[in-house]
Amino acid sequence: MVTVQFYPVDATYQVVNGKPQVYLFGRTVSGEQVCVIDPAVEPYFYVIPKNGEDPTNDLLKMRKEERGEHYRIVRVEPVQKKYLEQPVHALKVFTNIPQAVAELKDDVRALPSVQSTHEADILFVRRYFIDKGITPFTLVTAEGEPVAEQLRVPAIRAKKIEQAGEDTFAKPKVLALDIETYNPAGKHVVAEQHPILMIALAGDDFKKVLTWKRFETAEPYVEFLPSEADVLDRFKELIAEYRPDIITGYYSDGFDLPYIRVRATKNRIPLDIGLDYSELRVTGRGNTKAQVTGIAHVDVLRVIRKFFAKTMETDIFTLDAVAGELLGKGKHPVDINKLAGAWDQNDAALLNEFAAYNLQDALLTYELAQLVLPNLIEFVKIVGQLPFDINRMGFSQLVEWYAMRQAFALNEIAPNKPGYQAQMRRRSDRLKGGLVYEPKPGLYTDVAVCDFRSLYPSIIASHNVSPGMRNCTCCDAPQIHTDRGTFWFCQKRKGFVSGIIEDLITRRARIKDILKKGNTDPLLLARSQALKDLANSFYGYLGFAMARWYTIECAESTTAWGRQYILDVIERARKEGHHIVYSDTDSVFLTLADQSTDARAFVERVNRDLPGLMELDFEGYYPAGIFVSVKASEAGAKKKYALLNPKGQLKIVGFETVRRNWSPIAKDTQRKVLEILLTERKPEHALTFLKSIIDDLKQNKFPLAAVIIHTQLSKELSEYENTGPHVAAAQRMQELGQTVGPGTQIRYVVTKGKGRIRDKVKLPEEANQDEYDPDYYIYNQILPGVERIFDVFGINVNDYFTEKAQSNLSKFF
DNA sequence: TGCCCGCGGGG
DNA sequence: GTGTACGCGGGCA
Repeated sequence: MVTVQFYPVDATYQVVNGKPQVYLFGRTVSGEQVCVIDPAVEPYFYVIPKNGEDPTNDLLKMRKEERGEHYRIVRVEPVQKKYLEQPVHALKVFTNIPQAVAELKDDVRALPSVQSTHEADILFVRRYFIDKGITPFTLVTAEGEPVAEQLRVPAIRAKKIEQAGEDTFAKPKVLALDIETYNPAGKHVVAEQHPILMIALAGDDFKKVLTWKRFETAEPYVEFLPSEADVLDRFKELIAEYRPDIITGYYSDGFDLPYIRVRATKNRIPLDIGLDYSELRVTGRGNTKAQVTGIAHVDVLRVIRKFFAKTMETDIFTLDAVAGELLGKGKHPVDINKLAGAWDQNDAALLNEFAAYNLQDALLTYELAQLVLPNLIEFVKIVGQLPFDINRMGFSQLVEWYAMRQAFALNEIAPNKPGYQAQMRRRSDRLKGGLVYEPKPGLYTDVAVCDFRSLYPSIIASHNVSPGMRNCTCCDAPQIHTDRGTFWFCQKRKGFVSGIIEDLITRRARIKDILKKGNTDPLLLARSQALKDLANSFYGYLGFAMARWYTIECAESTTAWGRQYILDVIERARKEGHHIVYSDTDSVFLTLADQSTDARAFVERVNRDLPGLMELDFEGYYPAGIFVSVKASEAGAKKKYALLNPKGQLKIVGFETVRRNWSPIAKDTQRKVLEILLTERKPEHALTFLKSIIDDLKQNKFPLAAVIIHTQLSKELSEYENTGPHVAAAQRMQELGQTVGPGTQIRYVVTKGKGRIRDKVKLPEEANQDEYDPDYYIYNQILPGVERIFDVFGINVNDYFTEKAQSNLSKFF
């Protein structure tokens, strides 16, 4: 008998001799990889019988045989559970193998004595982690005998296995990968046709670029192999030698690994990199996933989009942009479009550049992984599922699997996912959202901003908003009136959903206390963020059509209370003489009655009257803010404003500044105009600036780069029904012998002349600076971006800058 | 206003 | 794999 302490990293299950067993792959505390096999697992699901009936005997008779596989129910246990927070008598129905659950559940549901079946669609490994109370990436103790298995790591057959505390696997071995492929002239990538030219790997003190064309190089990391097939073989070998816990890439679910998968098949190379010698599996269409048994494949892009996107400046998520913002460095500067040519001509100097480029991508990915893994791992620990799954779950799934684990702990049976019909019905349920106050367009100074701390979670916790607590007959709880009716929630019992959220809020508060005392552990910070994200996602989950715990009345009550609380704040502020500038859902923007009043004191007074965990925060003073009107109307635009913070930074909300198909000059001008207005507060300065831009445009003073419009082709040229400007540009590229197709980047400028815009389109390399059309850029790019902003000051830029209105202009200046 | 389509990331 | 689980924004009617 041996004892191992290890951190589970990945898991799978197998049926051996008609019995299922779970394989947990991980690393021991002493740093060895290990597989712990747990045979003590029983597949099951729940049955709720019809009132007073007992289907047990019918259930035990049930069996099915298909494709040589026997499916049967082996045992039935009566259990006292809860369903939607009400006590229920249920049966726990055990089957011989996991597949039997799926095979038999429909027949079971069809029995006349059966009301419903539950939890019959929970993947076996996920069920395992929930029922055993084992958390991936967290220390587990197992006792058992070593056994010989066809695995890349030693195996132990467990007699006993249990969670050994909260100790986290903080230093997993990470291997980042990146590939370069052969792509003739900017064409959409086609894995079936074009080989992989290079594979880069980066790990801890490890870097390598594999390639199959020999060229002169001084770089020790470049390794030459005779063919693409040999590169793939060597790639497998290096993974086996490095023994990573995590393999990672940037968009490796959607590109690198699926591409490697196709090329390996093409070259007849088995990709048996799994720790059980199973092949790399690529599943899904459109949104593909790549999975390796025993190793956690983490797509860094997914982690960043899910957990970092909201707080990031960039709204494009290319490796270059993301690494630039998070690591302060970018990709190796070389034009990727030249790779195929360099490869064909065996251009050693360029190929060296591309090897460096390839390696740099892998290194950036490795460093990004180190940076973002704490956030992924904290979610793994909180939700209790595998990193591979957590990496690919959306927030609704994270909420749901967290709830599933809590349901098990609290003896609740999980509701079923809705069928197609129910989903459609739910989708048509319209939900009234947050209150948005229409701002009066204008430039405001000294704006105080207050917002509710986690408004919806705190409402749900404070009012016990939970599916089974609604309109109880036992107490006189506060009521909320909604378009769906009047609701209240029991004050005597704690609800399932509300209890979970209260727990999340209080856990986070404890962590924030520790952080406030000067602890800067990145895992704690990540944990606090994860708890907050999870709590904030619950409200959306309650109104999400696919959710098991979908309860529109709860979602409706939550927003109704939200509107009530924010309205209370607005009215109270008004009574105290403050002016309301704007409000959206959980925040209020106000200008104070007089400068000596303190917004903090106001916030404190509000807080004295708030129930439970609800709290209004003073967010800060902003020296200036601008609110604009809706197109062609006097009304203030909602969710569209710009603020200047005390540090002099601009916070721009809702302006379409960053659309890719805007020229740089249009984006820059809009931003600069807002900046001048907010910092100098003199519209005439902004107008002077605008005039200077327009004058310079008219004289073609800006370099061509400022007026290039970027866009992308989405389909084959022949499939376009209308020739838009970008299609005209693509046609020209084709005339010049370039291959264009779906995915091709199109860059063009609009030049002078009469007629349709598409007839005036030129490629940047064929246009001169003096050729671009000032009128197009003034009237189609610059003015639309600043029109609403100048409206605020009664300035109609179109009047000022159209030719017939030149007299107006001279009047102004 | 609502529906459909296609992108995103990658070379 | 106890499957068949994206989400948003632009373009168009």
